[in-house]
Amino acid sequence: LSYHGTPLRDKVPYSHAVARWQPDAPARLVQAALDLFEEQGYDQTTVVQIAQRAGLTKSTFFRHFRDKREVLFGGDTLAHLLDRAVSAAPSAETPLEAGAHALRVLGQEAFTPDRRAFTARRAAVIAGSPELREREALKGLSLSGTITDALRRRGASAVEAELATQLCALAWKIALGRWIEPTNRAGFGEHVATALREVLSATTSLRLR
Amino acid sequence: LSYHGTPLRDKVPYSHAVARWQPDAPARLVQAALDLFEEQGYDQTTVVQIAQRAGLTKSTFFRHFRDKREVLFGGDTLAHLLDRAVSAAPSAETPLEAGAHALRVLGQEAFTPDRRAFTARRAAVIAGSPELREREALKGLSLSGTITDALRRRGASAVEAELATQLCALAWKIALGRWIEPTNRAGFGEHVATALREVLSATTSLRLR
Amino acid sequence: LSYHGTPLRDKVPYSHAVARWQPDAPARLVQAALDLFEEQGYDQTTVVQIAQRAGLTKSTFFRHFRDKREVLFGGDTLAHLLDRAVSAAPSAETPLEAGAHALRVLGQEAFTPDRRAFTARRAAVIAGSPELREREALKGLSLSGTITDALRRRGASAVEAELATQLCALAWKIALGRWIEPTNRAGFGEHVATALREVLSATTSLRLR
Amino acid sequence: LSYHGTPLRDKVPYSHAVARWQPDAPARLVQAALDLFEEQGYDQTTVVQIAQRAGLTKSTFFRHFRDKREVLFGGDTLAHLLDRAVSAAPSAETPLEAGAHALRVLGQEAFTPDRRAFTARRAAVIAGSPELREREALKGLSLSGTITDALRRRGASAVEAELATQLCALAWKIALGRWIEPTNRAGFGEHVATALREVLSATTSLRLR
DNA sequence: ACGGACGGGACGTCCCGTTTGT
DNA sequence: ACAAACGGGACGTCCCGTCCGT
Repeated sequence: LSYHGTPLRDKVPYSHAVARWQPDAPARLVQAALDLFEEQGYDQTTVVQIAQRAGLTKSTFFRHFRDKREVLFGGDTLAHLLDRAVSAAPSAETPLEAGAHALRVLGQEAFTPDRRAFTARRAAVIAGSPELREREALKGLSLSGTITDALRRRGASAVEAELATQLCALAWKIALGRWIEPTNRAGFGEHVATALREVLSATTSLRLR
Repeated sequence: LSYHGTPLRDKVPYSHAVARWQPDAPARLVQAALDLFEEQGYDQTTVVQIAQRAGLTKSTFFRHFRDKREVLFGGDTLAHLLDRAVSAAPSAETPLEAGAHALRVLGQEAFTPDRRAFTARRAAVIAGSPELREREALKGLSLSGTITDALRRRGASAVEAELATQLCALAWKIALGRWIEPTNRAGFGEHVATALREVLSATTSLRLR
Repeated sequence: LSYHGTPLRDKVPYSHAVARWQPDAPARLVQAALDLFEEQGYDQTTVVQIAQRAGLTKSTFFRHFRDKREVLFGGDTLAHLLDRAVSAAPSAETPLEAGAHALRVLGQEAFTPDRRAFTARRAAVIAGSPELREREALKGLSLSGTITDALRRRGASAVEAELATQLCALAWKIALGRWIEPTNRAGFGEHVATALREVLSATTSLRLR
Repeated sequence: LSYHGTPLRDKVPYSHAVARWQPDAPARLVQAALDLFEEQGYDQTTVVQIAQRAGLTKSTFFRHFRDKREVLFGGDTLAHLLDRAVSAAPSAETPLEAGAHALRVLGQEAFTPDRRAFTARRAAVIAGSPELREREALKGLSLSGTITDALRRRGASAVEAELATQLCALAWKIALGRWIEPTNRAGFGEHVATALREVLSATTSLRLR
C-alpha cells in the first residue's frame, strides 16, 4: 500500500490565494529527504541534513512529521481521501464497487501522472530499508481499517467489508506496481480497473475440495 | 566481490592443545549477527544483541571486529588467500592465467559447498543495507588491489595487471551470483571457469571505430 | 525596586467609546501569570498556560509583553510616572525633595492600597526565581537612570542627581518591604516618608577619618 | 529530608586500591553542578555546562544521573544505608529506637562534619527551585517508605512502623535544619538526639477532647 | 576473555520568542 | 485579537566504538 508523489498536502480551502509559505515547507522537506535517501541511504541521512537542504531547521521538520520515517508517508491524507470516497459512493453500489470507486478517486486525487516519478522513487527507497518497510506495512493496515470501517458504515456486514477491503488492497498493490513501472503508459485508474478484473476472475476459479 | 561462508577464520596453526576456551567466538558472533540481520534488519540490530545471542559481550565483539559492519566481512583472510595463490601460480602463466588460478583456489578454500548457504544469506543482507553495500565496495577495491600488486610482483606491466584483475573480478562476480542461486548445482570453481570463458569471448568482439 | 499591584496599565486617554473589546487583556494575563507562578513556580509555567487561563492566546501574550518575565514588570508605566513626577516638582525643591515628591506620587498612583496584596505576591514570586531577580535588578537600574536624568534636566549636577537617586532608591526599597508586610497598616507614602528620614539621619552620622 | 555532603558514593569494597577513575566522575559532576547552580541558578544551568566544568560529556552525566535534578540526590545510597541500619538494630529495640539508631548511623556515615558545608549549600539550592523541591519531597516519601518497610520486617505492626517513621522523619528534618546552621557546632547525631527528645516530649502533651 | 567508563552524535520532545497574515 | 509557521536550544534516550581495567 503506497501512495502519493509530490507532497500531496490536504488542499486547504482558503477563500482566495492559498497561504504563501505554508505548502512550501513540507513539500521541500519531502523533496530534500527523498533526494538524500537516494544519495546516501535512509539511515545515513540525518534529520538535520534534510532540514538544511530544505532551507529549514530540525524543529520545523518535526513540526510537520512525527518522525524521520513519516516524511515519506503523507500523514492522514490518503486515509481521509479514502474515507470520503467510500462514503460518497452511490448507496446502491456493492461494497466492492464502492471500494473500486474509491480507488478510482485515488487515481484522480493522489496518484496523478505528475506524481508518478516521485512515487516510483519513494517505493525504491522504502524497499531498501527495513525500518521503512515496517512503517509501510503499518500504514497499509491502517488504511485497510479505514476502508473497512467506511464500508461497514454503508451497511456492509463484517465479512463483506473485510473481503472487499482485501480485494481492493490487492488490486491497489498490483496496480501501483505496474503504474510505477517506467515502460507502462497507462494511468493509475486504468491499472486499478485491470487489476480488479484479474483479481475477481481469479476468485471465480477458487475451489475447496 | 563477496566471500566466505561460515566464518572462515584464518586457520591458526597451533601445534597442539588448540582451543582452550572455545576458539569459535568469532564464528558464533558471525552466525548470531547474520541471524539477527535477517530477522530485524541490519540497522535495527545492535551490537549488544549480537553479542548476547552469541553468549558473549560487546567488548568481545569489538575485539574481533573493527566495527559492526566488519562482522560480515572476514578480515584479511581472502586477501591473504588471493595474494598467496597468485604468487604461487607457475611463473610461466600469463597474468590472466594466474588470476584464474587464484579464483580456483578460492573455490577450494573459501567458497566451498558448505559455505554456499551462508554466502547466499550474507549477500541478501548486504544488498539490503546501503551501509553494508558501501563496505562491500571498499573491500572489493582492496581485493582488486591485492591481486594487481601480486601480479605486478610476478613481472606483469601495470596495464596487464590491471586488466587481468578487472576481468577476474568480473568473472568472480558473475560466478558468485550463479553459485548462490539455489537452482544451480555446480561448484564455485566451475562457475568461475565458465564465467571467465564468457568474459574472454566477449573481449574478442570488442571493436573501436 | 518593585512596583504596581493590579496591572496598572497606562491610562489610555480615549475620548469616548473606550474599551471596545475587553480592554483588560493585559490585566487578565498578569493575574493568570501570578496565580500560576505561585501554584507551580515560574519555570514550570508555560506561556501557553498563562494565555489559556486568561482566555487568550500565546500570540496575544507576546503582543503585550516582550517575554515571559515581563508579565511581572509593568512596562514603562513606572518610568513615565517617575519622570513626570520629578519634572513636575516645584522648581525650588532640591533634588532630594523632588525625588521624595516623586515617591509620594508613586504611593498615590501606583502603590495604592488595593495593589498591596498583589505587590506582595509578586515580590515573593520574584524572590523565588533567579531569572526574575535578574530582570528586577535591571529594571531597578533603568528606573534609577530615569530619575537621575529627570533630576539633571532640572539643573542638578551629576553628583547631586546620582546621590539623590540612590537615597530615594534605598528609601523606596525599605518602604516597599515594610508596606507589603501584612502586619503593617500604613500606606506606602507614610513608609516612604519614614524611610527617607531614617536614611537621611543615617547619613549625618557618616564620618571619614 | 535531605542528605549527603560530598558525593557519598557507595563504597565499592574492592580488594585493594579502589578503581582509578570510577569514583571520580560522579563526584566531580556533583561538585560542578552545585557550583553552577549557586552561580546561575538551577534553571539557567545546562547539563552540558555541568559536564564541561567537570571535564566530562553530557553522555557521562546521564550515565550517572537519571536526569538533571538527580545530581543533587544521591541515588539510593541513603536508602540502602537506612535499610541496613534499621535491620541491624538490636532486635530488642522498639521501632522508634531502631529508627533513632538508623538516624545515628546516618550521622556517622552520611552527615559527617566534612559534608556539612556541602549539605548546607545543597539545601539552599533546593529551596530556590520548585522543581528541586518537588524531587526532594518525592525522595523523602521514598525514604520514609524504606524505613517503614524495614521496621515491618522487624515485626512492627503497620501503625507502629508508620508512626515511628513519621517521628523519625520529623526529627531528621529538625536536626538537619539545625546542623547546617553555621552558628551551631554540634554534630548531626547530637542534633538528632535533641530533636527526638523534643518531638517525644511534644507527643506527651497531646490531648484529645 | 570479560566488564565497564567514556566520548560522540542522532533522534524526538518541549518550550520560548519572532514573524507573517487574517 | 487570533492563527500558524519558524528558529533556536535544552532535555533525555539510545547506540556505536574506544580505551582502560581485571
